[in-house]
Amino acid sequence: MPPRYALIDCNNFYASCERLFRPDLRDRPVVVLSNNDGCVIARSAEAKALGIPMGTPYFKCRGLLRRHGVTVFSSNYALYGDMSARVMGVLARFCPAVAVYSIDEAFADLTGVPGGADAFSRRLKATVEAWTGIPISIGIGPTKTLAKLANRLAKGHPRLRGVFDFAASPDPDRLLRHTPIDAVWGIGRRHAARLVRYGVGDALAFRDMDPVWVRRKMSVTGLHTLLELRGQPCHTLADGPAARKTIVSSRSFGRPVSSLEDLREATALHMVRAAEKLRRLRAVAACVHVFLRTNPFRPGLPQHNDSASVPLAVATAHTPTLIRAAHAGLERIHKEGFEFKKCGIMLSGLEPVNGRWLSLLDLPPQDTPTHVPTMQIVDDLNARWGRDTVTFAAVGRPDAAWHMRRDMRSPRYTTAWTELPVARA
DNA sequence: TCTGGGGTCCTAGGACCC
DNA sequence: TCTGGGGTCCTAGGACCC
Repeated sequence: MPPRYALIDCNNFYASCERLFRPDLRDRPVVVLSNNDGCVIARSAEAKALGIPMGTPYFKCRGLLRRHGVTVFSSNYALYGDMSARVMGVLARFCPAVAVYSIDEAFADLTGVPGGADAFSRRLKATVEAWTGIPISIGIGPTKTLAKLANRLAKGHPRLRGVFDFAASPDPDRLLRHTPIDAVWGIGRRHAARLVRYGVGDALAFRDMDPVWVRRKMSVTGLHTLLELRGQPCHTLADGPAARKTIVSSRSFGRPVSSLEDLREATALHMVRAAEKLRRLRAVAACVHVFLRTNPFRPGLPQHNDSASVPLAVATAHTPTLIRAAHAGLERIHKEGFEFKKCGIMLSGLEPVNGRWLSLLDLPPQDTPTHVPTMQIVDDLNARWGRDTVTFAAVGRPDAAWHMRRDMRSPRYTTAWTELPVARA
């Protein structure tokens, strides 16, 4: 039996989350902005119909949004993350095998499900929607690439009611011919433009290209896409997110920053977040990277982009040690006289905490084993009483001017006791 | 005034070694 | 005059994904 992959994803996920606790916004245009209220990253169907493009800078479409009475939200990742976990929980409960692919998508292996993939998927869709309130679409195919393509069709044709099985089509070539090349999973803007120049404008034409040419010009990843369109699986379910190799934390500033003092605070805050994630993964990091950026949209201003890497003597998840390393790197790359727009840190050389190599001779004094319980206590307090109940002085004041803007954030309805929705009698 | 953030994989080319 | 060849490791840059 050929494999039956499903790609299950949430419709307009962030916008759908925002509407969950705002029934007054049902059937209304809603958009969600990126961090710092920078650009539009999610739109309800009604907002899409108004012609608001994905990724538009907010300041460029503010007038249009206001004219059409669009409700605008800053991003609320506490809410989206929690709703995502609920949706994924339902999928895990009913599907034989699931691989979470992103905050709003998962692949599942539906090979051999009782009653067939289509009927199973319709029941699954109804259950997710009833239990979480988040609408989803499901595409099914013999490969992940075709499941993605089927998902796109399920969304585009209301007649299909949100579920489509590519293998059920009497004329699959026609479906491929009507799929533009840049809508194929794995073909990005650059390759799409190039293929169009060669006269390859849709998925069918790409499928029938010479694999040798594709391998040479688009590397093995392009070849895999081609083969998957032919129904030959190159990606298995387990292929998804393997063991993480890096952790990044970075943000644009709410306003430009120049002083080393502010940059030290911002860097420390990024490191606090990254180290929390590191410990949640039960991992330690062997190397710290720091980077600084000026504003690329202001080429008239003096530009300075740089990064520094600081290897650690011993891989660790100890926040103060990691902050010290980041600050050492920062001092190497900071220069006076620039308006910085963004900074960030990256942790690399991740390894599981249990498999960790330890040399007693090389152990720096600040990384003695007694600090592991210290970090454990900090994490436990913050889990019990809320984020940043206990934090580090190096991060500075929470009201510092450089923090990101998010003036239109909705309440954290499902994750903060103080922000629960209130029902009136 | 105002343009997101976090990841992965692949390849080419240089450094280095024998 | 003349200046190997092959393997490995690392990094930067490109391309893609959400």
